[in-house]
Amino acid sequence: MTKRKWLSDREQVAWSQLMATVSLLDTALDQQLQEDSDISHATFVILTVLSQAPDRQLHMSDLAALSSSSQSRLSHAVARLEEAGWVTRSRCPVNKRQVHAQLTEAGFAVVKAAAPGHVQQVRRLVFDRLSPAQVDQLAEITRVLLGGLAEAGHASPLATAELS
Amino acid sequence: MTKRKWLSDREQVAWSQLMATVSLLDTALDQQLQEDSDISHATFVILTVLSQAPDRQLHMSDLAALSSSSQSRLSHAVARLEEAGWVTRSRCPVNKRQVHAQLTEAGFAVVKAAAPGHVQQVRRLVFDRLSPAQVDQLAEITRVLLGGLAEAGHASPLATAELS
DNA sequence: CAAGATTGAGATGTCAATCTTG
DNA sequence: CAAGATTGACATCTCAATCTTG
Repeated sequence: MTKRKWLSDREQVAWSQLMATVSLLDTALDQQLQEDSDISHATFVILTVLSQAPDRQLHMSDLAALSSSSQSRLSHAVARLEEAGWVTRSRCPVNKRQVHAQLTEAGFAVVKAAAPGHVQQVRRLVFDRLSPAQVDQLAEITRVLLGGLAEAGHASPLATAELS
Repeated sequence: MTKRKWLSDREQVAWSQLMATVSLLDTALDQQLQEDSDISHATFVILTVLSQAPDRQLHMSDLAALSSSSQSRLSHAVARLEEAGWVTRSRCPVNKRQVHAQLTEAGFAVVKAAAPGHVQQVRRLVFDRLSPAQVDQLAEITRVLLGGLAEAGHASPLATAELS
């Protein structure tokens, strides 16, 4: 036991529960996607973001930001996705420093097939359990936290809105 | 764009913000601990849980549950902590199938030194930004979700309370 | 055999160094 | 040199197989 109290009782409860929830939820989402579609949650996120972009393509750095990933991590991940034939990469003709990541038809088929099961899992584990008021509370809380994270130098496209 | 709507607008906002928040927050916590104390967040959690247990020791499976880790992951992690001299392992005399993980003095010193900076980071990024009402809302939301996760077979000691 | 825990191989993530283009 | 991205070395996690004890 620590002598001094760093967080109030309620804060401690909220914090430990949040950490546990996040950890278990992440595992649950990963398992469902792995079992039903044989892809990781990280892969699903990348493919989904790409599938929702205009022409299903994005610059690597935008894709990284939108999927909350570091550039390095994304680069490794996309290399694997390219290997699988789900994404192709090519230097941007306008600015040759940038690279376009383009979702292939095969890649799109994968997201399309995986999405329903994933959403069902999200519904079952999260939104079916929360009242409309709680959904709004959660949205507001995360909005505030994203703002704080952005201020602290941990950027988020969801906090600042636009992409280049 | 997906044709059919799987989540309502507000749900989608809450969901994408939650995913982004969790990801950025995790990175921020890891960085602070890594820079100031040269340990990962995962390591910090394990050492903290141990430091709060009676006699600063726990069976491996209890430690795994309390730190939201799989047994395998914990086993690898504790092996590294043992290497560092922060934890020792020994077969439980009562039931020789179980293993006691015991925090060493050196290990305790590490948590003690790392805790203030970590708590300050949690305060700065989370609780300083939320109203008391929001803290309660967050606690209630995560409590509900933990219950749902437990029902779905993703156990949590925080949902079911006691440890063996 | 079941429970508790560990192990090794392979997948994935991090960090620092590097490469290319503007 | 700065920006965008990649690479390689190394750390960590996952999954399945294994080991030990009851």
